[in-house]
Amino acid sequence: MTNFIVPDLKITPRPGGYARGQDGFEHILRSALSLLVNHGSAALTLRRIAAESGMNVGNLNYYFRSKEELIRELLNAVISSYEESFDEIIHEPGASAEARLENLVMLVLEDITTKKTTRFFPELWAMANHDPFIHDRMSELYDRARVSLNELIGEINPELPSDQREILALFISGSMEGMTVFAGYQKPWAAQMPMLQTLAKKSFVQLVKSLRAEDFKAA
Amino acid sequence: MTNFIVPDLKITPRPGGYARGQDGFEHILRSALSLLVNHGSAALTLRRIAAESGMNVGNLNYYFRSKEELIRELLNAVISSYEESFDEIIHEPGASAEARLENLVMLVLEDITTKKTTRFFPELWAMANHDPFIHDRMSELYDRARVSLNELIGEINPELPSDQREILALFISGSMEGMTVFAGYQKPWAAQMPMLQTLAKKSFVQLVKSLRAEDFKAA
DNA sequence: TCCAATTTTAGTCAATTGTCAAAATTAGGG
DNA sequence: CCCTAATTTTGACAATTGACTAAAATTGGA
Repeated sequence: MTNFIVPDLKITPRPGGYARGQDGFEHILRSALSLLVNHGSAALTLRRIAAESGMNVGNLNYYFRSKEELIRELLNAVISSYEESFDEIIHEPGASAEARLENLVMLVLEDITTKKTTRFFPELWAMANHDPFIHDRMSELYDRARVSLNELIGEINPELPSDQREILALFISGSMEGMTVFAGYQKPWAAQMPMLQTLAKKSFVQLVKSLRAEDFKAA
Repeated sequence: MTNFIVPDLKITPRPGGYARGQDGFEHILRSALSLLVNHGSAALTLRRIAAESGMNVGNLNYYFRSKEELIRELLNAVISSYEESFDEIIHEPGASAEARLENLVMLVLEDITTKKTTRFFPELWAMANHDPFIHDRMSELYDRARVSLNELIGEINPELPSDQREILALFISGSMEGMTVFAGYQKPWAAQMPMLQTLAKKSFVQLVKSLRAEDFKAA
């Protein structure tokens, strides 16, 4: 059984430098993440990041050429971690396609109850509307998630044409993301997440199994 | 057949004053909305709102005591419009519960393809995490939407215990909101929204009809 | 010990923020 | 058409904040 926890950041070690430098780099990103989560994107200024990390403003500029680069690195570290987790679940050896689909649902919905995810992703959705880099990096993440879902759906219901599999993957992915707003960290329905997970698994699996090509024609 | 369009703002007329004043009030809110939609919450400053509405900064303070009050009024005008639309659909005379549920799904998903909704709501979700007023007013909206869903579910599947109806209403509502991120205005899947609507209607109706109390026990 | 890596100090410079008081203009009932 | 209340403009305050930089000081570790 997989552990269903997505690490906050996945940072690729930078070449050269001391261990202290590696720590500093990571520490800055964690501070920025913490600010975004606890105080929103308006709080994401170099001054506040420096204060939060107990460092000096000048030092941020030693690690990152600009504020934009810092944010890019942060986004990348968060998203890379998700991509890795998804891959692990999707390719779990010896598990049936249906079991892996259920595991993916569990992972995503579990993660949504996390403070980081509940707060961070809505910020990203908003930012993506006005920042091309964030928009593209988010699209990449969701594309990969859908490709994985697609494979599983294909294994479970091979009859379904590929374009309809895509719509179904989209529907499942979007449904899960939507729970963030209602059943995320400290949201009124957070306590009901286990029930939601059960319901989601049942609903999605049934949908994938029972769907026929004709079902997509509007009534 | 209802028209499935939610007006941008519903403004309760203020007592006294000239017609010009009423227009000015509404014009300011529209400008603020437009800024938020096109440039994000960071652009929501009194000066930019004044510029956008072709007015003077001082005049904003004549209509609104403070920036905070302006934002409250804006949020209220947007949300009130939704509440009215929901009520109309839910209580459409002569339509079966199933038809009204399908109409509600159509309304919400149709609205999601709107530029206003696609851009405004993610901003609100993010802001709600750090602004108690926005949080509360949003909760109110979603609570009312769920109460309505709940009634319809009860009519369609009376066997289902009330607490499980609530979870189901939550799941349906959240699923629809999640589509904002993927199939909203100018999103890559916007063109597939008609298919998504068909799929959502089928999936939700089937779920409501077929669900039994035992289904909520975890596997 | 010594050099490269990291951190601090101490700033620049420009731009912006919400709010307000008072004067100027306009609306529209009488 | 006049007069009062409603609306709009003017012009400013006072304070804060933004990203970024150069050079000096400190530290890591081979």
